[in-house]
Parts: sequence; C-alpha cells; structure tokens
Amino acid sequence: MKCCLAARKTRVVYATLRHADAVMKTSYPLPRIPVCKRFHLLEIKGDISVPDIRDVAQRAGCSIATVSRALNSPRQVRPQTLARVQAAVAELKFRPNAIGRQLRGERTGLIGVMLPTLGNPVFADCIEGIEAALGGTGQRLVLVTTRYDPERERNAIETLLQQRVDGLLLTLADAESNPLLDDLAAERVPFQLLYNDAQIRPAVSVDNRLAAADGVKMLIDAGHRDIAMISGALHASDRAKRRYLGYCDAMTMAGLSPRPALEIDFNAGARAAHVREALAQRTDAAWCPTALFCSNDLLALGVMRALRESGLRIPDDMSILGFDGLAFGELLSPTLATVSQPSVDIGRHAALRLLDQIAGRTDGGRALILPHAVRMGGTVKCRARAGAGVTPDYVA
Amino acid sequence: MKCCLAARKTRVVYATLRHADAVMKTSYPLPRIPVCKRFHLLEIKGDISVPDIRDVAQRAGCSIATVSRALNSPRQVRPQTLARVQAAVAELKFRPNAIGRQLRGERTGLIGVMLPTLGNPVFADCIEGIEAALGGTGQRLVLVTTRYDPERERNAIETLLQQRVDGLLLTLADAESNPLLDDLAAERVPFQLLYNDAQIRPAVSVDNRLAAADGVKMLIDAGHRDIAMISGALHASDRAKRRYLGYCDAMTMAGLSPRPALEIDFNAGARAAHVREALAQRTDAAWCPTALFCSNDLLALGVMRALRESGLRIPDDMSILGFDGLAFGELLSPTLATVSQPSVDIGRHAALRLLDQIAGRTDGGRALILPHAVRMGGTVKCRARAGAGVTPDYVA
DNA sequence: ATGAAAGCGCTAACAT
DNA sequence: ATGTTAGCGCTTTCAT
Repeated sequence: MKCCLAARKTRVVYATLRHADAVMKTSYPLPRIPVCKRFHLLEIKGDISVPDIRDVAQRAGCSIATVSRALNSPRQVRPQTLARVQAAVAELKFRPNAIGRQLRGERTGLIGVMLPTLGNPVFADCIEGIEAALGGTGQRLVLVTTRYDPERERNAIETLLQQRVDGLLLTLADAESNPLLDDLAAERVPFQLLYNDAQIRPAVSVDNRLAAADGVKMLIDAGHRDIAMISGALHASDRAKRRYLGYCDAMTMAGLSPRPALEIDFNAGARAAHVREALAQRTDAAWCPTALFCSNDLLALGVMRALRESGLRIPDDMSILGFDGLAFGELLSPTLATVSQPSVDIGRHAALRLLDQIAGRTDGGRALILPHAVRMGGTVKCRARAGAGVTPDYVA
Repeated sequence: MKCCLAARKTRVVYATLRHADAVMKTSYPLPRIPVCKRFHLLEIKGDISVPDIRDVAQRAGCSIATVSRALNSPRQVRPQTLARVQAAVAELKFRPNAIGRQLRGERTGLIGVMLPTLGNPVFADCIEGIEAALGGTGQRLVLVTTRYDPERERNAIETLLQQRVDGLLLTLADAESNPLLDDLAAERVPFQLLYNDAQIRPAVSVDNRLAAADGVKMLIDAGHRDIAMISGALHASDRAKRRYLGYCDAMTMAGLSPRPALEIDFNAGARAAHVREALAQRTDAAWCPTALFCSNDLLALGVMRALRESGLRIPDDMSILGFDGLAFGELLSPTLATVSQPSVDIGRHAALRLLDQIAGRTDGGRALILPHAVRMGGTVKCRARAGAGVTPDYVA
C-alpha cells in the first residue's frame, strides 16, 4: 500500500508541475488535478497536497477503516489507536472530504432552499427560521432564488436534485397548477412548501384567503365601503389569488361589491410609475375607493410612496392595508396596518417537518396552517360610524 | 457488464426490502442504501431506483464514456449515438449526479457564503448581488449565518471547506485580528471578504472610517456640536471600530471632542431597554448630545423607537444618523439620514472577483473600496448657524 | 479491535 | 467515434 500511496502522491505532485511529460507516462491514468487536491498544491517541500484518509492512516500506522471509525464512531477503536489517529489528523490538518462521504453514504446533509427573492424581508426572515431549526443538525443550506420565474424554478429544482439534497424547502410562484410538485412527489423527494398554501401538499403557511378576509373585514369594520385590492400579477402568484378571494369573501359577506384587482407587475422595476397608472384607472372610473388592500407589505410601501408623490395623504385621503407583517411596517409613521404572517415560524416549522420527513418519521403530511394576525396601524383611518356596532379588538 | 449491472440493481432492491438476509449473502459488500438511490426505492415494478450513467449506457447501447461525452461535449459523439443517448436519458429520467462529478473533477461549483445574519437587509441585498453575478455560471450557493459569533464562524468555515467549496465569500465579525484569514490564505483557499475593510485582504467594502467621518461631518455642518456615537459591541465588529474612528476624525477635525462610544449589545434581544440604559448614562452626565450617530441603520431604528418611547422627538430633541443606506430608511418619516453603502454591488463585485480568483485569473487582489454616499434625511435637524459657511450638497 | 476490499457515479487518459 | 479502465475519498461488510 505504501508504494501505491507514493505513486498517487507523485502523480499529483507532477500534475501540478504543468503536467511534466516524462512523468505522466509513469502512471495511468493521469487525471486533472482533482477537487480534493486543489489547495496547497504548489508547495513542493514536505507534505504535499491536501491530505486524505490514507495519509492519516499511514501516519497513524493503521488502516483507513480504522481512521474512518476513529472519526465516526470513536468508541469502536482502542483509546491508544484513537489517540494516534487524532494526532495524525491534527498534524496533517486533515479535513474529511464531505463529497466522498456523500457519494458513499445515504444522505448528503444538504437542504435545498428555493425562494423568489431575498429582497423581501419575509423570505430573509424565513431563512433565519430555517437555520434556527437546522441548528445543531449539521445540515447545510443550498440556496437559490428564482424571481418568481417558473423557468428558473424548474432549473433550480433540477440543480438541487442533481446535487442530491436530502430535501427541499421551496416557495413557488404558483404551487396550485404546478406539475413540478407532482414530479417531486412521484420521485419521493422530501419537500415542504413555504408560504404556498396548496392544501393537499406538504406545506407550511397561513390561510391566505382567510387572513386576507380578516384584514379586509377590519377595513370594513373601520367604516370603509369602497375598498380596492392591488396586487402583483395575479396569475403568477397563488398567494395573491387567494388573498384576492379573501378580499372578495369579506366584501361579499358585508354586502359590498368586490372589484377586479388592480394588477401591478412586481418584477418590473418602475414600480411607482405602475402604481400611478393603476391609480389613474381608478380615478377615471366613477368609483373611488377609500381604502387599498395591498397583496403584500413591500407593494404597500411602494403604493404609499406613489400616493404621496401624487399629493394624497395617508390615511386621510386613502387608507392602506398590507400583508406580511414586516417589522419595518411598525416603524413607519403612520405605522403600516397589515395582516401579519409568522415568517420565522414558517421557516422553522417547515424545516422541522422536513427533517422528520427525511428521517422517515413522517410522510411530510399535508398543509400546516399557522395563525395569522391582523395588525391595526395608522395607515387605516377609522371612518367611525355608529351603525356598524362594536369595533372589535385586533391583535397587535 | 450486463450481469454486473443486474447484480448491482438486485442488491439495491433487496437492500430496501429490510435487508433480507438470504439475499444479503449473495453479494459483497452490501452497503447501506446510497444517497443516489434514495428515491423511488420501494417501487418494485419496472425500473427501480435512480438511474445512473450505466443504466443510460445500457439503454443506449453504448459505453458510459460515450454517455459522459454526450452529456458534456455532445459534438464529440456521432449524432445518431447522441440521439440514442438523449432518448435513454429522457426515458430513464436520468439526472447526472453532481456528487460523482465533484468527487472526480477539479471543482465543485459550490460557493460558500458566510454572513452574520439575514435579519439585516444589508446582507440579504448582498446575496442578491452575489446571485446576480453568479447568474449563468452554474455555481451554487451554500449559505451559513453566524450571528457575529466567532465560534460559529470557525465552524462554518470548516464545514464549507469540508464541502470543498470552490471559494468563500464572507463577512467576519472582526477580520482584523482574525487568524482564520491567515489560515485560509496559507491554504490557498480563494476567498473575498464582504464589508470587512481589512486593507491587506481580498475584500470588497466601503472605506468605513472615511464614510463615517463624512457622515459625522455632515452633522457638524448641519450645526451640531455635541454628537455621540452609539454602536453594537465595539470589540466585536471591525466596522463599528472603524466607524468610530471616523467619528473621532470628523470631531477632531472640527475642533470638537469625540466621546466614548455608547455600546449596546447587538445580540441581546432587549434592544429598547439597552438603548434607554445607554441614554440614561448620557442624561446623568453633564454632557448632552444633540445628535446620535448610530453604527448601522437597524440600530438607528431601534434607537429612534426607544427615544420616542421616552418622549423625545426626532429630530427636534435629537438628530439621528445611521449607516448602511437601507432602502426602508427612505420610507420613514422623517426619512432616515444615513451613510449608504452599495450592498448589492459589494456582493456582485466580490462574487466576480472570486470567480476570477477561482479561475486563476487573479490572486484575489487587495481591498476593493466602493464609493459610499451620505444621504441626508429628515432625522437630522439643521441647527442653522450663519457661521458655518456654505452648506454642502449631499448626495441623495 | 483492526484490516482488506468493494464500490458510490462520474470523468478522462489511453487504446482501439 | 467509442470502449476500457483507474481512481477521486470515503464507509461498511466481512474476515481476522
């Protein structure tokens, strides 16, 4: 084995020396410098290249099997041997190669996370929750963002599966009609959706429809009658769709007429312009809302800015309700009224469920609906009317 | 080869069937179900387990080398053969195993990203920039957060290196005294720092000291004389330290006395309480600032909230200057004055530099300093005094 | 308690 | 243009 080892080393060393021809012939085949030997390669004195388990074994005077055991189940090896191995590991600065382990083992310890963007703090918070749950488990996160682009979603999932992640945590633009999920289910890939509330899927979310309805009901209770909803492209987001349904529910329930949603292309940069355009539509019509339900907080912020630029005051000329519960909303003045969802918990629970699923303890389950909360705020004006009865208390 | 293939399949199938003893004996060794065979395992009809390159080869009637070539350099194979391989790939839903490739190849296509937290939008923005730069290159992100904890930093780097990432993008709590960086450099691991401006390192950042000085100078120009700086634990963050130096520079330059920084433990949850405590210190002293320079925007927001809870008005009773340039700051009223740094660009440039470095086109270089900008805002009151001369225009 | 060896999926050198 | 084969680093089975 010793000579074999030496040969291996020799090859690698010469490989670094610009593939010196004479030496290349001496061994077969001569691969390109492999990933595991990338660092240190040009130091020709003493120990060369990144040490592997065989180097450790040689140094400790035992077999690679023993080294492996010393690393993974130390109690299986004699204390004396263990000490020698540990010494060798330290001296060589041996760093176990996760790739070798992953190729051999039944798990990679990788979790694929796919989100639309990190520009929305909702998703950043969610990752914090995921990391918190993964905490000590030693799982690593592979992160991809998709910008709500179905094409990118498909590619990203494919990439993550090629990387053999143990499971996926994902937010799709639209989970309802998405064949990708059937594929994942058919392939038995453990996954949990985040935010998408497709009931039949393993998912962690709020009940978007109900939450939106609760929010709009709050507006109605505050005396508003003409309420419009504004959202990103409805067809592209199942959450927007559900929230729109919730808006309709609340309006209908109160005997009011829901209006078509004002759609704003989220991905287009010129947000303020689009908002003004949508508002122009509104102005043209005979109908004039006193309150705007925005399908998410980021949109609400953009809308508020656009309204102010148009000279409208909030909430006097227009009340605003968002959705998400961004912490920043509370720092605004007036504070942003919003329907808040527990982003950190969504991430945390999804990660925990995924771990259970990966471990085979569950099959992933169905949708887990977490509680939402309507957060009153200064962006909503109470058009106090005696007729409406008791004003309910909303959760802060 | 055919029988060999069959044997392999058989083994795997039976392995899923709870390690049926009689069959276990027939082949050697019988590994645990490897990672690549995790999905589909329990379907006993038809094709079983995840296909590998040999399955494709068999189906296409060629060798695995040909399949590999068809996948990686299609023009090297005869169109007819290529078609057969592609058909086989499609029929079997073959998904190349990145782990095998990584083990064999000289690169993993993995980029390790280590950041303190995603709770601060600065870092989320930075990731957006990184992703934008990585765009089409097919590199994947492995993400770890450290909560400014040196212990976690060490572990995270070790984990990422075990995963054989091609390079690292990282923000350290304190890069200056950090031996980890020497280790990385010694091991020839390509890396770029984000935000840390340790000049001798490969890093992308603003000049924190100068930027802070510019910000404080703005305060001085606005007529403030008693200016305090408030920050997270100074010893834990090189940026906070440099920004404090910048504060001192500007004060001294104007003939004013810099004060010791009011330190607030960032990681401790009870932020408002800590702020009040720090302010109490201030009140006890004879000295009373009219302006507060906060070492980052998130801190500024917390401070503002605490001040308001204490009944102080901003900017009338106290002016506030932040650092970071969070987009949210512009939505507040009053808008947050801040020293903005180009987070997205920091991420983008660092990623680009890292790619060059990985490709061997550069050695990583030294610090790249990007331009900062002082953003005036409503949180700063102009104590207009005729004596100060011309009021400069600050970049919006 | 330890060692020998097979093989995870893939790529590339060499041979044909 | 295609096939054969070694081997990347590791874990685990079986044998000792």
